[in-house]
Amino acid sequence: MKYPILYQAFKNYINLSTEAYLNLEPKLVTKTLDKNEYLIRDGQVIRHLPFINEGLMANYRLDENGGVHVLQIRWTGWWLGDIYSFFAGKPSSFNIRAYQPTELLMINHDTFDFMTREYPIFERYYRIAIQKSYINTLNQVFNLHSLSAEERYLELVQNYPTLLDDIPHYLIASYLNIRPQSLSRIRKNHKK
Amino acid sequence: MKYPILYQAFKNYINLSTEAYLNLEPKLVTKTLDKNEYLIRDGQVIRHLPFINEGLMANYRLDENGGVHVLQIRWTGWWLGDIYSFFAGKPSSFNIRAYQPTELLMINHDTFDFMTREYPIFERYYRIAIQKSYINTLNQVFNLHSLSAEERYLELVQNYPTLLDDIPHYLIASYLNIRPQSLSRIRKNHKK
DNA sequence: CGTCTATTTGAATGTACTCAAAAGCGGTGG
DNA sequence: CCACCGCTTTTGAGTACATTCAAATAGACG
Repeated sequence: MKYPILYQAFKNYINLSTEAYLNLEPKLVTKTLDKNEYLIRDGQVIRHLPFINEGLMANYRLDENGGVHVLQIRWTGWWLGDIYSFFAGKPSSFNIRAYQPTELLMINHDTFDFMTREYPIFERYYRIAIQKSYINTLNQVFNLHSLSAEERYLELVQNYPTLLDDIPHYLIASYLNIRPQSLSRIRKNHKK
Repeated sequence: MKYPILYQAFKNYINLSTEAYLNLEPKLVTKTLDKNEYLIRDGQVIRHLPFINEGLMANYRLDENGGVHVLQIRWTGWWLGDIYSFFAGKPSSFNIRAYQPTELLMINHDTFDFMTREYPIFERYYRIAIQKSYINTLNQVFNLHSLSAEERYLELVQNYPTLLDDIPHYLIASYLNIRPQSLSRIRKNHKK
């Protein structure tokens, strides 16, 4: 077993046989990204489902003025791709980028079809994994509705205290939907 | 075939046999809701996956001050429940309410298990349906990040021109994350 | 050490808010 | 049929949170 983190990710949601996992493993495509390297840029079609075996990534979209809007930040043990682009075969609207040196394990269409055909339990795995992302995103909407900029910041540092050490603050600011200047001022208020 | 809208919803995403559908149909639980009636209130566990066969519903969450935050508005042909509560068996944090007379077709746990066991293609259907909701919700986050109150309003009326006639404006305002007063002022600017 | 980028600080501004009250609308009963 | 009541929407005035613009400081990297 070469990738225990991925195996564990499956086991967290489904009862997967070792055999099924071991039949999948040789089909995985590995990819390493340097810090700041892109996995995809908007307009490209993503051909894989990327699992972060090690590292830190984020995606962002550009608005019509070219402004950057970070929507998701993910690290070791999570998936970060664009399931719309992958499943529809359409160009992605996201830029997806590593912000720390990253190793990905990627599943392409053939492998996805193989997995779900031979072991239908994988279909359930993806249903649950996507469901989890969906619930997270709904919480993100609720936070944007119900929390002030300062409260969103505090919620983030509460849940991910080390994140501010791992990626530039202006990306955190974008993720929180505030300006870097405001983030700086908020942080000033919270250290004494 | 009693519920062609539901049948079509399945067919939109998967290649479903008529037989599979017809075996499901008698197991559906129907429920009608009057205008303004609740399907569930927060704190309750939802025991079904509710499909809107006819009508209009929305969900909302309360913040710590009791403020209402509408997160989703759905009508005929869509699902609106709480998959977290349903699958985890935990109390929901949502209030889900009909805003027009509504007829629901509901799938309970036994039926869900039956469907996915006898016809594994249903597992794929739910993966795709949840994926769709997830993508919508990501777009919602992006809109909150990148659009002004006025732009969010315009985007909504563009996509759903009749919505303002179907539910109170203060719910639309909540969904857009603006105050009813602001919605009123925005609307004033856009009629002449 | 020097350059480039990120973060911080200051001052002025603006978008959407709160508070307050009036007007509009719909249903009910006299 | 009209009058009244409760709720929703509109309007007005003042306010606040986070913004923009601008510039200084700090930090990272070659």
